[in-house]
Amino acid sequence: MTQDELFKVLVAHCKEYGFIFPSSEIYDGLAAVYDYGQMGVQLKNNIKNYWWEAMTRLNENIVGIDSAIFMHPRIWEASGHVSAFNDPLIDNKDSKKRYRADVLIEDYLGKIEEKIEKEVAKGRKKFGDSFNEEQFRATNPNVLREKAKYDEVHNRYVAAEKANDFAEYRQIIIDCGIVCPISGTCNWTEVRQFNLMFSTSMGSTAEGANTIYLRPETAQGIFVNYLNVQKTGRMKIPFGIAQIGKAFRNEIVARQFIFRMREFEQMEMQFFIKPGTELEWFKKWKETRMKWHVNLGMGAENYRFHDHEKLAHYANAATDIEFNFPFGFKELEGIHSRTNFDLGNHQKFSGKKIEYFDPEENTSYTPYVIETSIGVDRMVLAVLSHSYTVEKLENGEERVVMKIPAPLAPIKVAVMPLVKKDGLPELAQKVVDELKYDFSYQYDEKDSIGKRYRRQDAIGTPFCVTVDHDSLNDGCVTVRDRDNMTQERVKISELRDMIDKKVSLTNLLRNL
RNA sequence: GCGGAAAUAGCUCAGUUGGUAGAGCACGACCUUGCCAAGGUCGGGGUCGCGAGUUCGAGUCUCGUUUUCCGCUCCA
Repeated sequence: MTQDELFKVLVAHCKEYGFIFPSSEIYDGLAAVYDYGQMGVQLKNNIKNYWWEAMTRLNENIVGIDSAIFMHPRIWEASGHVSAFNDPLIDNKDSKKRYRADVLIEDYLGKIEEKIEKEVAKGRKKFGDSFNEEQFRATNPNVLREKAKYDEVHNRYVAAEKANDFAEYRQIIIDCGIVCPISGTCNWTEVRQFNLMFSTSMGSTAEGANTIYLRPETAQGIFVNYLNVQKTGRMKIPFGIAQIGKAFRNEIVARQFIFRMREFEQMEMQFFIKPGTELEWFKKWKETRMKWHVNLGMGAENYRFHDHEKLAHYANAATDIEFNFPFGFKELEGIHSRTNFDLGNHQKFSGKKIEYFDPEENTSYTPYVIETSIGVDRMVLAVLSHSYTVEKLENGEERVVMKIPAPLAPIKVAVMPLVKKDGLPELAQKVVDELKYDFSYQYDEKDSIGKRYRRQDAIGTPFCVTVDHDSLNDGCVTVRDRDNMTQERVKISELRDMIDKKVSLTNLLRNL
């Protein structure tokens, strides 16, 4: 089976066994929106708990919050999302490729700059020690010609950007003879704008209504609460604020199942630090976050760092933790050194002083921030795609088993009477009563025992407990292990501890 | 959004030159059985993605539309 086919089979499996459904399916679905089913939601909650406890319980200087999705519209101006999330896009009609119009122009300007630098380098080589760079730049005809071209285009570009004049973007592209790298032609469509933020209006009358955005990231909810948390929690730098919540992005193309959705969930932690210490903390959080992932036991070789060369508008260092998805290594978590970009801008836009008074050094500063940001849905997909296993059995048959890390499994234990008579269902019910306060469970008495085992394999239940005739006399049951199908006799009274050892979140956290 | 492919039962699919919808698995009840997807009997479930058009008649032909998958862009 190719990776591509495997991915399709996985998507089908997720639907068939109640992990993930397409949204609004009976109305033909809604593009790139998915619902979590009865199994999926438990898996997702377990992932969120693992993250939440690892952040807020294991670090005494990290606390959690839950901020609203609706926020003051000015926040998105301060964060840069109003401008940065408005991409002017243009298509080449011949190659059918799509580009960002501003990037095309910037690349063109970059090339002119390169040319100028080449001329300067030539001059330096030619004149040696007597080279006067300033004078050379002011007099060399080649440099002057390129510089004039650069200035003209640059001025038009800046003006167009300021005025949001997309027709001018297109005109610049055509005037400069910028061609599509694929087709080599200048056959461009109109420039169209895509706003990546969803908006709605707040206020009951149309005249008095404000346009507000659905947050495109949870981070800003943390930044605008920085002062509240720092003061009420008596937090001392360095400290962190963690949050799990929904975010919304109106992606031009949202695809690949739950990898890229328009409504998604993030787990973000913003760690506030003293300026100048950011690279040290950046390194520390890279290691800490990687450890959190590898601790799940899905194979260290399936993760890797990918450092960004091109940095976002708010960052001075950035890396991704990538996971080996069925469609290749792709970003699962981002770790960014955001400097004081966010707090500084909120200070500017809100007019409120956002500073930290450092009692040890007797100085005030706007803290720097290291952000760790992980997509919950991507994490779910990572677990699901890694867990999906097709095994060939000795009898030649196949078994589909979800080898979900036991502490994350939606159902921890299945309890089943070997037969539906002779008092076995009643005893099985007693076993359920013994376990139900500690573990999510399923009770199943239908069909043959083998079939029931397979059903549990398909949803990744780590343990199946079978009650048979001997159980009535010796108080023992058979515990069957999901991963290797081995069986073991265990006293009913010892069942709880035995299961807990493998499925408990506590033990997982202890290994961190 | 643009280009390509697809949509029939919960799932996988069949359905002939256009003639009123089928299989296997799954699901429910009962009987038989009892440690890795057993057998039997009976049963539920589809206006063939949706909407027009051509036709005496459309799952089948034409057009539109929606959704999904594959490429282009962005990101958690």
